Amino acid sequence: MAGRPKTKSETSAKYEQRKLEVLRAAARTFNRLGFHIATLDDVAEELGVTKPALYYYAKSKDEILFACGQLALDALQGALETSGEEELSGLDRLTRFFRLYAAIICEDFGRCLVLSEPRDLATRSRKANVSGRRALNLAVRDMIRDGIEDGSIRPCDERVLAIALFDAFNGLGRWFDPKGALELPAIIDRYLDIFIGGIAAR
Amino acid sequence: MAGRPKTKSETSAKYEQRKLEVLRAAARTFNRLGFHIATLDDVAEELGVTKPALYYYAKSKDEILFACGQLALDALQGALETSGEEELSGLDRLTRFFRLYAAIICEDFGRCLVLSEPRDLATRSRKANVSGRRALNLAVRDMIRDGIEDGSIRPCDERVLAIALFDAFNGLGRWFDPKGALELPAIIDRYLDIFIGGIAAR
DNA sequence: CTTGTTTTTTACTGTCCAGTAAGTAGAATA
DNA sequence: TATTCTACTTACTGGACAGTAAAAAACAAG
Repeated sequence: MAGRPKTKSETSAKYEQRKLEVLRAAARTFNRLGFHIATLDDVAEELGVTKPALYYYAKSKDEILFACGQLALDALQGALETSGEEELSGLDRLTRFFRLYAAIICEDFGRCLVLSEPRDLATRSRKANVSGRRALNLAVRDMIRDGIEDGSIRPCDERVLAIALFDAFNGLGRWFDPKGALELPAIIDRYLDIFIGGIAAR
Repeated sequence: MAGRPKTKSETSAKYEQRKLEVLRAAARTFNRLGFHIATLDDVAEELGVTKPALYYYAKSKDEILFACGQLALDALQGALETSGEEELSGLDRLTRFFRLYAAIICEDFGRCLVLSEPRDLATRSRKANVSGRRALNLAVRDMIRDGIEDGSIRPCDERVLAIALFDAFNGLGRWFDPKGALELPAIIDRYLDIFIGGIAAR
């Protein structure tokens, strides 16, 4: 009947695919208008359907926002594993990670993650979201600590550095425009250059 | 009658003082709950009055948000003038400015400025707000350019550096907690240290 | 082509909240 | 002590929007 409960464990691939389209339309709409200003009618319009159709794939606006953020967090978790694999210095791993981070954050779901605040979510979703964010933060702190130990990173307060990096790169998700003058890789290079080398002349 | 139009040019000092209390209560409430989630009833409660009392001092929620941001922008404009006065290197002026910037951004109105997005404002207010922000951005770019010319700052893309600095320091307004482990001046020192010296070991 | 299932529609409800109308307690002024 | 302004209050309105109910398409499968 409702199609959603679907106790038949394997929800069809088609359903999952369509759900992803729904979430992407939602993310784009939230990013364009802001989560609170965007209505589900706006989201539906972006996708070319009417509002109630969305409720076939999610049961609240909150759940949609959460799912979008979760997709981004999953991608970032993947980036974390990718950058940690090889035997690199802490600084190199940090650099690799933030390259991937920047790329993800400039995609639909990544932007949605950084543009939304945990407090926009209901209690349950919020907890999961915050713990995902915290995991990333801790992993980055670890990289920094490793880098300080292996001598690739100048001794510093790893909490503060981690936050500064995240805040600076998150900003990218706010203002980066694919149609702007600078290509994303060029911007990333400059960001990393600023952080790695510092701004003071030698 | 309405008390507000007050064609008698000089609005009483008492009125202006109370208006500031209203705006401060609004800023604190917006910062605590988020602008869209916070209702004017919440703001009124924070101040210990009822909602319509607020309309004695402002004619819309939008105007309140705008006024809060404007107070912060005025303070920041002042900081800009303060840091530009003396004959210092570009790097020193930049450093001085971001010290002041951080302090302002961690106050009620400053936090309100960075936590609110221009798109939350109505067209007219938004234009004024954006132009205020842009003026700051341009002034900082100038400092950077001066610093590069006078040899205190390593050559770099001044637009990108300005954005990275603003984004990183704006983050401060989001997470800084006066009751946290680190005092604000200590955090500012570490931020500046990271940016000035870079994170790579020598 | 008929029966069942998936997907989406039209039409509606309930609530929340910005903003308004009208009146009132208290202070200042005459 | 009447009058006028200031600074609010109580009581309300209108519209927007998340979410629901029920029916209708669209699509399969026998």
